[in-house]
This record gives sequence, structure tokens and C-alpha cells, in this order.
Amino acid sequence: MSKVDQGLIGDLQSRGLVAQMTGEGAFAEHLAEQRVLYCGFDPTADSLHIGSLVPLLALRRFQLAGHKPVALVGGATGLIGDPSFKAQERQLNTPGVVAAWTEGLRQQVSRFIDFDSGSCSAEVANNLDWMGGMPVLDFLRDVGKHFAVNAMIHKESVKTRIEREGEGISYTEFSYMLLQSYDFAELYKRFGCTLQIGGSDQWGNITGGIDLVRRMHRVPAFGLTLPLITKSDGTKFGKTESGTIWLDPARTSPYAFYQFWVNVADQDVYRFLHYFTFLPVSELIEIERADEQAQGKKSAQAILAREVTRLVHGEEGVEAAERISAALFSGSLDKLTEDDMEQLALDGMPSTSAEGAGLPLIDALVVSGLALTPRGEVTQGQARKFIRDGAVRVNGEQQQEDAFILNRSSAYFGRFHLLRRGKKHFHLLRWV
RNA sequence: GGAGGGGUUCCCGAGUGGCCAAAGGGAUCAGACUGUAAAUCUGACGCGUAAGCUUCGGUGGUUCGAAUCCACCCCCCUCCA
Repeated sequence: MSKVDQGLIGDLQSRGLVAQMTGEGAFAEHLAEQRVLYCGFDPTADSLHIGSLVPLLALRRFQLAGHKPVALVGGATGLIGDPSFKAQERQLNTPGVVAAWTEGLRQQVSRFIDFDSGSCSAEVANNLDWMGGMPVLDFLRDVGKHFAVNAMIHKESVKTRIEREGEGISYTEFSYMLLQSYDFAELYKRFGCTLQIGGSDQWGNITGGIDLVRRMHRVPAFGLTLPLITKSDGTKFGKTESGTIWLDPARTSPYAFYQFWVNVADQDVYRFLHYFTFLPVSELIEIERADEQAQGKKSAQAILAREVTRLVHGEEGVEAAERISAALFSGSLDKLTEDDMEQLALDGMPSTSAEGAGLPLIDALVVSGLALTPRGEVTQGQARKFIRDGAVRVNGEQQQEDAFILNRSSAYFGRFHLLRRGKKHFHLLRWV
């Protein structure tokens, strides 16, 4: 019925989004018709972080191309723990915790795919629905029988654990692959799902599922993995000094999220535009070309930040983030209205409240956490150093007097002091 | 079980009785330059305004004085059985 975009695989490839896929020719042929695909997300925290963004957007890419996506939340698999490429056995979480996290993921995941799109309408499934009540004996007879341990222990994903002395792998985690494989088979039964996508670390689990689908249902199934996102400087993608970048706005504010993308290195930004946006490749090439011509500031980071923030936090998120960013980094703080100030805290600027008539600047830097030492501690001595170094600005004015005292009278609207340490660390002090 | 080597401030790594809060490098943070970049240069880098206080696997001891010497304990690595 609905038209299927034949250029999908080509587009994914030109974006560098294909790490591995099963039998290219047959796969492309398979996608000539509308298909059902899935990707699983295990609850390892109460929110996804940007590491899950690539697969999430990939589901959407398939949907936009005319296929039907199923987002699987791992209410069952999350109870076990995926050993793939993990160095150590994982600590099990309680069923209650996993259930709560699963529900959180269900909602997050739902924002990225369209549930009202005819035959392409998305589905969300929870594997606890079919695993939760399954008798062990049934599982061992119906599923386990299809797996050869000999083959399983040769999978690259568990190799380190099998070979490593002292660290080993429990039977529990070793079984993970069977659960994920069974998910694929079950989703075939429920939705006719014939394609699984996932991160490149999932290849072993995906091929396991493909085999199981073939054995249990005698139909061909396919798999595609997405690349691990790397940074040119070798550090881990998705982390900053202040920690993981989460998709949950309560954990990482839209402003902080936006800033993360603005700060992506030049060497990575064009690649990331391919990975994290839906802008057509031709347009991305155009952006890169324009940036090469222009001297000075690149436009790519701003485009990346705007696009990704919009995908995750919507248009309001982008507006809030851009409003704050513009005010803070243009230096024109006096353009901010009292309402804007009020809004800053709501929009994600870290803030603390102050009482009384005045507060020494040193103390303000300490309570705000701005006086952070390179080792990660907050000390008065560090506050003094920052002030002497000229790293501290109060309401936009550099302040090098370490005995300086903040008064209500010098506050914006008698209520706010905007503290800045270094180039990009801000804090709002609210007088109450 | 036997024989050796080692555990130093975030990491690597000097230091073998006072001159050691502890060389050097990395990481980190700040300043300058810039584009809220990279590279580069400068500074900081246990806590404290300071006096001073707390550090060199752990616990005791020797000494006016220990990261450095002694005893015991814990952990890691290599070789042999």
C-alpha cells in the first residue's frame, strides 16, 4: 500500500550508519517491500542517554522510508544483563527497579517514532510480556535446543569473558543471547518482524536471533548494525566533565544538551551531522563546503545542536537553549528581562538561592559549586585562585577582588546574580 | 609451596634518613590568542588567607627527624614446582 523508499540502504551507507549487515543483495531485495523491523533497548538506568540515539533515529529512518518499526523495551532482558563485550559480570537489579526503568524507557522511546502512520505505525513491546511467564522447561526444550554451545562460546562478544581467568561469565549472562534471539522469533510471530537493528556490539546477538527465526519459523531474517560512535580525540562519546548526556530533560537540561552539541569538535561535527540528523546528505555536504569557505566560526555545530535538540526536546527545548546561550555568550546580559532571569533556572541553568543581606563572593563560588578544583573538589582556596586569575565574572563584570561581597543592591532586579567561571560555566544566584 | 620484583599525590613515573607536599610527563582547570574550536604560550594543580594541617598499601617501631630504616600484615606481577 504505502510506498517504500528504495534508497534507504544507500542513504544509510552514505551517512556511515552501516557497520554490518546480512547478505547485501538479498537484504536490499527484502526491503523492496514494506517490512517490520525492531530494535531493543534494555533498562540499565531510568533514562536512555545519547548513546541510544543512533539506533532510535535509525528506527525512525526506516519508518520514514515506509517500514514499520517496533521498539522493544527489555523488561525481561534487563533482568539478566547483556554480557556482550563487557569486561565483568554485571550486578543484577531488582525486578521492581527494572520494571520502573522499563516504563521510563517505554515513554522515552515513544517520542521518536510515529504511532499514527497507517501501515507504518510504530509499536512498542516489552519482552517481559512473553518471557515473564515462560516455564523453564519449555524454554530449554523449545529455544535452548536450537543453540549449540560450541558456537556460542566462539562469539567474539563473549570471548573476553570466556578466556579471561578470574573474571568468567555466569550461566545467567551466557543465556542472554538466547533471550534476545527468542525476542526476534516472538516478534516475527506477533508482527511479522524480519529485521533487527542495533549497535555493532549486538551483532552476535542479532545473528543468533536470525538463526532462531529461521529454525523456528522457516523464514529468512535479516540484521543490520550501526557503528559505534567515536570521537577523533579518542575519548568516549557522550560524556562530559559533568557526566553522561541523558535524554531525560530532568537529568540533562535542554540547555546542557544543546551545549554538548555546540561543543563538538570540528573534526567530528560533519560526521555527527550525518549520524544524528535527518538533513539530506546533499545538504550536509553543502554545509561543510560553506564552512570551508568562510573563515571564522563554523555553522555546523549550531546546526547540529539545533537539529538534535529539536529531535529530543522539541521546538521549545531549542528555543530555551538558544535563548540562554545567546544571552550568556554574547555578553549582553542586561538585555535579559526579569522574566528571562526567572526562566533561566527553569530552562536548565544551575542555580542556588541566597538569604540575608550579602554573601562573600568566595562563599558564593563554593555553594554554587563553581569553585571546582581540577581534582573535582570544591574549595575556598580554588575560589580565591579563580578570582585572582580573572576567571570570575559577576553579572558580566570581571571581579578580581577576592574579598568582594555580593549584595542585593548589586543584583539584577534586586534578585539575581549571574556568576560565571571560565568561559562556559554559569550559575544563577537567587536572593530570596 | 619455593625464588625474585613491586605497591608514591587523578594516571604514568622519579625519589632510598632532613634541602620532600614530594622531580618529570600526561590528564585536568584557569589566563592569553580564537570560533563557547584546534594548535600554541603562560599559570595553577593535597587542604587552609595564614600559622599550620593531612599525604607516599596497612599497622606498629627505630630516630631530634622517615616516602625513605626495622617488624608484622594486605595486595599485585614474574619465574620455578
